[in-house]
Amino acid sequence: MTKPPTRIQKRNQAAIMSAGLDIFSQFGFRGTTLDQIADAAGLSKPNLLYYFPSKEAIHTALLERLLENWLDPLKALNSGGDPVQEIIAYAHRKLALSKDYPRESRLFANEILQGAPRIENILHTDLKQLVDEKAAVIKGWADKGKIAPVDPYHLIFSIWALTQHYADFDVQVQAVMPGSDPYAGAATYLDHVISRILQP
Amino acid sequence: MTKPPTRIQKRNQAAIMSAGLDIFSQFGFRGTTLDQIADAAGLSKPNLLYYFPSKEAIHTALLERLLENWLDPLKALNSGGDPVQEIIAYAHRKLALSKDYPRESRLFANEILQGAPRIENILHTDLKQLVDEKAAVIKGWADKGKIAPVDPYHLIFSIWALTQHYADFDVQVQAVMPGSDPYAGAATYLDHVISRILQP
Amino acid sequence: MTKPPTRIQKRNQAAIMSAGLDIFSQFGFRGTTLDQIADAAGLSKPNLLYYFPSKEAIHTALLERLLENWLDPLKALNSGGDPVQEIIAYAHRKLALSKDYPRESRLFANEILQGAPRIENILHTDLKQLVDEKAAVIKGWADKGKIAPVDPYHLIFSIWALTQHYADFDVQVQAVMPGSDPYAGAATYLDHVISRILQP
Amino acid sequence: MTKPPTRIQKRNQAAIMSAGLDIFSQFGFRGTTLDQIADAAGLSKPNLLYYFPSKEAIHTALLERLLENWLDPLKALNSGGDPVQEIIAYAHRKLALSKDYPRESRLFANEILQGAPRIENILHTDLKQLVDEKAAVIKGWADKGKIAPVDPYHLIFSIWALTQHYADFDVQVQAVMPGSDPYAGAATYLDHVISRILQP
DNA sequence: TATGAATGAGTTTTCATTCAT
DNA sequence: CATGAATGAAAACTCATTCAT
Repeated sequence: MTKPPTRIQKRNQAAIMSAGLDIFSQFGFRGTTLDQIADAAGLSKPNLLYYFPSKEAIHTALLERLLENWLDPLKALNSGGDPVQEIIAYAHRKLALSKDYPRESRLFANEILQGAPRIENILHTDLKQLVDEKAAVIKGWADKGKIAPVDPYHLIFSIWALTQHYADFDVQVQAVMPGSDPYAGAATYLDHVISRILQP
Repeated sequence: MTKPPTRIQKRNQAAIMSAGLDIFSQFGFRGTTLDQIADAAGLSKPNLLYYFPSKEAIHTALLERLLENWLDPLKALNSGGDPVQEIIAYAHRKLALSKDYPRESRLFANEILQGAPRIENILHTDLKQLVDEKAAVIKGWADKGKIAPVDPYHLIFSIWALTQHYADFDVQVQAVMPGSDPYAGAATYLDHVISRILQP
Repeated sequence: MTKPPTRIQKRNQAAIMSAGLDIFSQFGFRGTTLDQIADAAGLSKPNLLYYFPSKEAIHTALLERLLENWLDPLKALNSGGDPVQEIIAYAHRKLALSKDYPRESRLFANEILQGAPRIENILHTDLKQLVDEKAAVIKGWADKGKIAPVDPYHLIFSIWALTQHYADFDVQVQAVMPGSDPYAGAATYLDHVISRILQP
Repeated sequence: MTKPPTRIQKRNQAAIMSAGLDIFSQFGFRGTTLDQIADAAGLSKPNLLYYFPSKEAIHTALLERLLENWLDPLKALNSGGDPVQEIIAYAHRKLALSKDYPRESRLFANEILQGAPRIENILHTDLKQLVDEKAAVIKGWADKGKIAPVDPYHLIFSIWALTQHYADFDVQVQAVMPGSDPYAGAATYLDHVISRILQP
């Protein structure tokens, strides 16, 4: 009985998601007002609530969409591939995520900063399980001497930190390196860093 | 005629600062209410406003106190010291800041995520100037072949990212590595990373 | 040029009336929403307003339909009949109204509780006139010694109270006598009560 | 640690309770607005919410206070007393309640009409238990031939109906008997009715 | 007829701040 | 110093009604 969304529905839902992403990623859940989102989406507040039943619903939808792809770069780490190449490729996929979806990264950062009330259980289940699995792969590589004997958890943390920093702390990066696209330099630097870390 | 603060004044101001730090660092400026701070400080709301004229004032005081020491680790980078040792020592000072002052780190992260409305000019002046200066030092070391020829700006960013991550994304780190103190492992890993990055 | 209502029109108008009766009788005018009525009637809100121009219109239509028959039991009180039999028969007609049209009874009760804003004038005209007339009849019977010398107004009130109670306070009756049909016992009891009251 | 209420607190809480009783008893829960209550209490809306945390809380407080005394008249029915006198006295206590607390009676009526969502469980526990107990007493009297063999449950319902009617349907009573105090006549009539009903 | 889309006017509640004591 | 009392402005959400198709 659920009808397919019409064109207008699609357009407005997309506008709300984009506007919500803009505002939520900047001000966090409680710091965001429906007025801001409605303004940014070009809709009246009641009309906005015609498409999403509540502020919470918009935020939840955004977090869910975010989480659909958030772990993909790590999932794609292939235990059968060349260790160094695999990890470098992973770091680049993660950096691309920061470059192409910086608002999503900041939304995630906001959620974590606030204690992750809405995704706590995902962190403890899906995320932990995936990291454990991939950490085991990396540890296997290290045990075989294919990469340097680093702690695989901290290696993964470092890739998260190094790549997400460019999205989350964008304002600071821009202040220090005004007018430049930092992602080109970041990619080169990342290559250097990861390969050096891993060199057996 | 301004009288020196009494013991009670000092105690209450400190309580407010600590409570404000707790809440602001978690929920951001707009997501924080005076009620929360007053509760956490064990004061009534009007009494709280007796010590600070407004919500903004508490936040400002916290940011100012934060900025007093925030750049110290980088300032201490000594152009006359051993390049690798200096940079590693800097990274360790920064990591210690994350460990000892995680709330301050999150307050800073919140401010940056929100577009740094209150410290934008500091980023463009003090911070940029300091980074430019230290980047020049590092570049000098690289030009002389004392360290690997890395982009000094991205090197500094990476040290920020690697160290602040443990404070800012603490919830996520705890979810992935439950029950452990991640800072010990982080220090070891950091040694490895920085020394590898810099090896000429 | 006004066309006669089609089958669909009739069906939908009836559905709206029934749904409106359900909700209005439970929540009162202001406590009822068009959404509730539209849901219960299986129509969309705009379609509902195609049949009735406003919420008020539905409520008015219901009250009007209610009032068409509300006074019939009393009107049928025949001054030429046997006094006791006439009054007992009246009470039974009233009890049947409660049993067969409990929602209408509750709609009326709601209206009265709210100060009867919409039917105040009917109370003061039609109702008062009818009650005065029938009270005179009853008084005549009492004066002639055909029934006990009771105040005819309070007698009429008591018949209203005794019979409407089973519809209006249904929830309470069901709570006290769970699982039973109270109307059978009520009828027997009513016979006893009215005949005892009236015995000369 | 709970402090005793100050004079202002007492005054304002009482004003809110009285104003809430006025409005809730007339319009029901959903039909009542805080604006109405605040106006009637002579307070601003936020100040009203300073004393009661929500609209629901005011309503709950009123219902609770109501229920404190609502069952007292029936509780006082003494199995050791003279049957007819006891039941007549009970009816008079109940009528006095209607006379002295008509708004409370209408609040209760509203709650029942709406399906008793907030006191349903009290109806099924406290009320049912009390009625069962007193019905047993009355049945004992009937079995011994001290009163007529009436159904004790319907007897109790009839006393409720006969007495509450004057409070709940006050507008209608006033319309039919304008300018009079109906309670005097009601008391006389009630004497007549109950004694006749019970005559063995 | 029917419905998806839209909204102005409310309604409940929150919150930073002020006032009086 | 401290707090109970009070409030204007705003925020989240509701709802009867209108519009366009």
